[in-house]
Amino acid sequence: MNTKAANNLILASLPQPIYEDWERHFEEVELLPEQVLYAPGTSMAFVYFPLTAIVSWQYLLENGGRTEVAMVGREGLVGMFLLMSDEDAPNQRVVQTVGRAIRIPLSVVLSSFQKDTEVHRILMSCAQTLINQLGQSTVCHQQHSIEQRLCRMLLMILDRQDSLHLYKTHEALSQLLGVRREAISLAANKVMKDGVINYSRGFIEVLDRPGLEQRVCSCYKLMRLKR
Amino acid sequence: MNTKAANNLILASLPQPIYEDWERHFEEVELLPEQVLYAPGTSMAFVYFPLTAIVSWQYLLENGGRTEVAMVGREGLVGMFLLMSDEDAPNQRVVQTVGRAIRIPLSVVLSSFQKDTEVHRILMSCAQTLINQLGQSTVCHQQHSIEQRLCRMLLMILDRQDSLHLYKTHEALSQLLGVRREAISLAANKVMKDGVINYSRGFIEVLDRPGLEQRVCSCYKLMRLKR
DNA sequence: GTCAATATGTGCGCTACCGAACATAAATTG
DNA sequence: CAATTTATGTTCGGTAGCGCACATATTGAC
Repeated sequence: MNTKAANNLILASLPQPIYEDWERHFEEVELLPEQVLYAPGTSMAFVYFPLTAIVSWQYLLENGGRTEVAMVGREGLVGMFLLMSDEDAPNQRVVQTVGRAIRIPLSVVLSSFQKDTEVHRILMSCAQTLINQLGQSTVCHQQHSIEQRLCRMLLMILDRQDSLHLYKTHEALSQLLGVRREAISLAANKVMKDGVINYSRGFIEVLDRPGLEQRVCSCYKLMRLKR
Repeated sequence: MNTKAANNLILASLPQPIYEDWERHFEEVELLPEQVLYAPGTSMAFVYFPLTAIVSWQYLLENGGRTEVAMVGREGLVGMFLLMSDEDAPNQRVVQTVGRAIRIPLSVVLSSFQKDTEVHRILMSCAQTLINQLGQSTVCHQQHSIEQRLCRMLLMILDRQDSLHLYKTHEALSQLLGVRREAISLAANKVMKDGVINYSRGFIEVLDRPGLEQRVCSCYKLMRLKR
């Protein structure tokens, strides 16, 4: 199969000829934490296909905080909105978890997207997934407790990596959920006391994944990747 | 210009030949309140272009309530997700404000969407607008008061109709915002006492639109239709 | 080893919103 | 016109999360 990039589900599912066409433009890059791939008012020349990195789609809040409304890892691509229209979006794409990604010039992807039915189908399905994530985010933010949302966040990250270890401070998590750092400390402590996770100074270890799944709200499975 | 359907901005901006092609399939329908155009697990054979109706994209909550995450009126179309993929979505499209719409068989629109560059561009831009609305919804639900969100809802409805009169009970509004009916009564009463709106038993009259715009959160202008 | 920076724990008062119960008033039905 | 339904007002106790202040603990720099 499409070996080199098989870790990215989109690249892995491309028709062979398209893959070969794109492959000539592959550039594997390391995405650094907090690196901004796209911000309002800027242009973006590449589409990113995460291999191990996770990129977050986030909005800036009036109080200076941020909130993640969707997350993209190896199951998708970053830059979907570039393919859809050339309009500016009032939100940004920030690297949430360090890792590698393959980037391809926008023009290459755009061209296939417009010409090839199968590529179009694949990418549209990916956009659909994103849209579902966005909608469910709204519901989740309004309805569920910080503890539930924290568990959802952890599970969604686990689904996009191979390890059970996360490198995230409470501060970082609070920015993703759009809440106070103290609120995360409280929730995380509760979950740790039950032996589900363990953490210390930015290093989180998931000890009991089923325990997490028991605590999470139903949004998790509704936002889940189908595989 | 494309006269008959000029009230729908998408139809009005179609290239002439496409418009003429679609026109043969036009069917003007009256959309009734609470009518469900799409629900999970069902299929949908038409794409709807609202003329005066407003359709809401809503999620069902665990407690039996609902929440609107996006709204589509004469600026857009209902059924975008059908064009994007054939996957099921865990949410529904419900008529929020009675009115007319033009419906066209899915196959007709889909065919143009796939073959015509300009149609593709127009519809993708429309999807982009929808995505922005969804993302901003998340922020708004989490950050802003019920009063602010109520004002936003009223303004967004006004933007999609010609009159300053709304037919909505507090109960109906509470379902759109995903909050309690009492909370709406409280917020609405406050806004009415300041002379910005007037209401009685399901009939709301906007007396002072600038007053509304003053009370609304910044999400309003970020979700605003560009014209 | 000392000092500073960073990460986490804890307490406190405050507010927005919830859920429920109930009151009132207008419209609709008979 | 009486009875019922529907829409809105009001109160009350409870709770989740906020903003702030400050304590503590671990790490890294020099």
